[in-house]
Amino acid sequence: VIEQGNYILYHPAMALRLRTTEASETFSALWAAVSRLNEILAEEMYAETGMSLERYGILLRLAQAENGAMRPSELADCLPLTRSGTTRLVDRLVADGLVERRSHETDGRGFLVALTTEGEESFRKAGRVHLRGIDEHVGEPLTEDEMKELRRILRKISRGTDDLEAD
Amino acid sequence: VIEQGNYILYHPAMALRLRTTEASETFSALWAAVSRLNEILAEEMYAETGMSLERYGILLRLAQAENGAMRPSELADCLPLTRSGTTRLVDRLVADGLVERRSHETDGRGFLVALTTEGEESFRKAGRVHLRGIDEHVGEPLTEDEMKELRRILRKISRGTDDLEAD
DNA sequence: TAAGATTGATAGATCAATCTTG
DNA sequence: CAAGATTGATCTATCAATCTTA
Repeated sequence: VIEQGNYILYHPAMALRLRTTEASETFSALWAAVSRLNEILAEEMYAETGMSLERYGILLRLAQAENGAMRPSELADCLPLTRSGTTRLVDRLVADGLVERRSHETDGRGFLVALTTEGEESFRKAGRVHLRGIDEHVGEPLTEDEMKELRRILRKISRGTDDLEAD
Repeated sequence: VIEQGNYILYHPAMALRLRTTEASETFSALWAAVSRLNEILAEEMYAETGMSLERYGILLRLAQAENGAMRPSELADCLPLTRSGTTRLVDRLVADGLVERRSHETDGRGFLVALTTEGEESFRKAGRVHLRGIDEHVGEPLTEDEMKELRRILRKISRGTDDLEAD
């Protein structure tokens, strides 16, 4: 979790054999750009809504859910969070009035987590802030062709990290 | 901190005015690719060295330092960490034998943090793993031209988020 | 027994307050 | 007093163990 600068370098005093390569410079640039972008978007989000970008991401997931509700375990699967972490997260969201636990109709073992009206409103407001920030910091500096080209290149990387190695 | 998928979407049930845009799709792709890449590199690092990618990043910063040593506050400034967080981090690194505190020659208020021999060795080993992973997951899927083009596009984004707004 | 969810103990971060030295 | 570093209280995550229901 380095914020800026090179990730790999040649350091004479340590007689490192490690050198910067085309790939490592590319990775550094990728890392630095995304870290910085995220930092800016998080600052804007906090300044205008009092909400963290992480929390916005959670509300987004709930908003995306099929019937506006998810099982806690589903939420855990789509967030970088364990199940126990999710339990406590939901506790906090409930305490803040953004989310409610609904009993599950057919399976008594668990619940459904759903946005409250207040949660939906917070999400909508935050979404506008986030979208505006992205348009400003990604859309404005780039042309449409550059965005397309960027996505094309990123897809090649993503294919390379996909675990489609089965078979 | 969303791992995959779209960041912004149109959700009929909530009558959201938020829509995916060229920029938001690009941001999603960027976010997803970097998250996934990081996840893979962290797994490989942990499997082969038992070290977390975060810790590798910290050792890297120390290795980069001018005389192989930094003040804790300098370390805090180049890591996403507060000063108090740094104090505790250094405590742990010292306990693990990777780092040592040296008294500062001219300024008795503080110390210098430096890699131990063991720390240097761990760093070197981890660096090889990291560099190999980057070559495999970034270098291999892309051509040299694609890497150059990617860096060119990222620079445009970074310029857009740089706070060069002063004047 | 397996699956969903929660809880207790612990790790690592933050902020605000404090100690030490310049 | 200002700056470097640390500490205490608190927050939020993890893992392993546990409770409840299918």
